[in-house]
Amino acid sequence: MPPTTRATLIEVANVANTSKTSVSRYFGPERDKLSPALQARIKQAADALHYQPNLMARGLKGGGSRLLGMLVADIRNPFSVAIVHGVEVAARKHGYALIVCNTDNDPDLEQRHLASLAAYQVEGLVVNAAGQPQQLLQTIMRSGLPLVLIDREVGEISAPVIGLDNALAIDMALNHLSHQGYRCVLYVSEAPEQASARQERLQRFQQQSASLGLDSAILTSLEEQEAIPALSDFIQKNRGVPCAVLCANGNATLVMTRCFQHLEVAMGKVGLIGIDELDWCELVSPGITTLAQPTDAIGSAAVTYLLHQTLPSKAAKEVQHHHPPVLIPRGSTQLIGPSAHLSP
Amino acid sequence: MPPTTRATLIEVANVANTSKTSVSRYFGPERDKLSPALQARIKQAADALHYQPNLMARGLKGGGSRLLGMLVADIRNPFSVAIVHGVEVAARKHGYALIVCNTDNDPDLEQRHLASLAAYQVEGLVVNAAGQPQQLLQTIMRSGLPLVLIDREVGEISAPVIGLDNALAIDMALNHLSHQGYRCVLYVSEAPEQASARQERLQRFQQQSASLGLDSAILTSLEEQEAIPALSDFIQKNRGVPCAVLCANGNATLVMTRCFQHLEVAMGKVGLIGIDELDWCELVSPGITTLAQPTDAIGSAAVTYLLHQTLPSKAAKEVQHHHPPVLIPRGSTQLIGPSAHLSP
DNA sequence: AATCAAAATGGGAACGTTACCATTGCAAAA
DNA sequence: TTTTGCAATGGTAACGTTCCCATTTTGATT
Repeated sequence: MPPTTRATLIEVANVANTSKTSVSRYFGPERDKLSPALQARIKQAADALHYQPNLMARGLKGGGSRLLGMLVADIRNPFSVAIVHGVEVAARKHGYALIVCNTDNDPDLEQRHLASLAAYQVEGLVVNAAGQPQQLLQTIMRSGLPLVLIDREVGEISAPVIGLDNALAIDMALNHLSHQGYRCVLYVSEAPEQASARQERLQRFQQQSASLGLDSAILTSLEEQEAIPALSDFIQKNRGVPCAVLCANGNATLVMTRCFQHLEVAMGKVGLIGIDELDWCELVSPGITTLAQPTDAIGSAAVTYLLHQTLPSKAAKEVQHHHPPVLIPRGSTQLIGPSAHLSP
Repeated sequence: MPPTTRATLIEVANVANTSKTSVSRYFGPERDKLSPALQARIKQAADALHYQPNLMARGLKGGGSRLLGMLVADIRNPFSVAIVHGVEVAARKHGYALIVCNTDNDPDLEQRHLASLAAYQVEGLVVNAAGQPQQLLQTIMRSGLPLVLIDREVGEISAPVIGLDNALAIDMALNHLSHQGYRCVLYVSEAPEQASARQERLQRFQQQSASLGLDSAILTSLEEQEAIPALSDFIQKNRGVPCAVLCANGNATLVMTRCFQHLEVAMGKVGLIGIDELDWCELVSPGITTLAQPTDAIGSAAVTYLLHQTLPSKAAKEVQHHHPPVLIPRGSTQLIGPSAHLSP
């Protein structure tokens, strides 16, 4: 049986009858400085011993840890998961592994995780923040660790924010609704003070619904006690006009779906469109129209930015920060029945 | 501004006017061997310098990397995410961080990830396998790296499998259905050859449905072309008898939900119960009854096992391998309407 | 053939930590 | 007093790698 201990660089060097430096070169970026003969010898020895470079040792000496860290506010949120997936794929493509820390929306945990990631010498940090750990992030940035925020700004932190093109998303939603014949729109969002993305969306909605000549209303609470009467009122007030609801994120879509069911409002007759694609959206009949976030693109952009940050190249400047959503039209924005002014 | 470089043990020692050994002790498990005075001095110095031990260096010297690795077949699968969450929480509780690798069901990626996790010197490995990377896992086990499998066995690997108590889950489902008045059950599962958990569930179903005196049928394909006629036939054949469908996992539940909608079968009138709780299950009216897997308990058990494995204690033997599900009853198993044999 | 530059290789020293052993101080036992 | 023993501390050598610089080999130029 093979010894329980892992082979080291030196052992490979001995077997290959060369020096550790050469073996190190073979596994690093300078492989082609080695003669073909030596390369062959080393390869053979390494294979025979099942050699795997020890990344801890490499990380120690300055070769970098080849680790990226990611902080996620709520790993059970499908949007977060999708982003994690995107980041992980992109990281791997660049030869990096990813340590994912879930903060369960706990600012205290957030702090501890951040510290621990730093202790692991991660070479970059992707943060999808729950709280506003400004101070800690400030410290981290100052320490020279590349940092990217996903989806939302954190206080005055001057790190780039990568995420959805919020203005475009709102525009696409309103255009779609308008094109489908809806004439007044209720905008539903969680409290917008908390997150910059929410603010951007809300602001754009106010601006664009006006300029498209749509009647509009706004609801910024997802409590069912408030949401149900709000939806009911909205429909009452605009009786005779085709109405639609625009949900600012997956949570809002979920709550509104419940409200529709509770009030027995037919989807489509009253339109429903949401930002964020969730797997149940096509299940709730007749299917809920969504704007899917391009999470893989966002993850990839985040990683690209981080890695080009270390050696400051122009590539960092070329990373796209605002990514366009994808419209997935379904039955919930199919204006049906005798209500539209287009019918009979 | 503070220097961009992180403080080291030696710098702390200098500031505290002591030796690195003492500082090392302070941050290790031997803190109480230090006099209160020295402890205070070190604490002060460390705070002032924002000292954080470098885990790479610690890992190198033999103190262990304090890293756990996890291999996930499909990170976008909500069950996997829930497990990841459970493992992460448990790992943190023990002072470990978690590197999550998603294999996207790609056996090749699986191999590379496994190698890379080994390179990071993880101290334990949690595997939710997609393929059957027996050979690699065999090698890894032989190398002495503690290993736990989640949910399904991998070939002949002698690592413990931690997951749902499949027999109990089937029993609970059948008891619930039977108690609600259903008298015949269609069992829906993906191809059971692939995974041991599926086999266990199927086998128990066959056994228990018989012993409860329930009529039964089995469908082991999730292709809609097959599933729709299968469901339709099942209902036809048992006309007049209260029928129910038992889905072996979340995927099956999803497909069956579509079939119900496609055939316009009323949920409840025909029962529907699924293993795995998904967030849309309460949304599809009248709500789908599920058996939720105790994912946090499973994750926690996995970590406990791994960590007690290194120093072989009896605690490892006490880790629970089969965890009971939680029944979440909803409308889909509420036998209603004029169909039952109780009605006119 | 002699010279020189370039390419290929090798030998140490670092990286930040912990493990091991040596030293110190000081109170209790002889 | 002299020893003994233990607690508290410090120094040095690893750990497995990469980096820097020295050395050897090669091949082209005079």
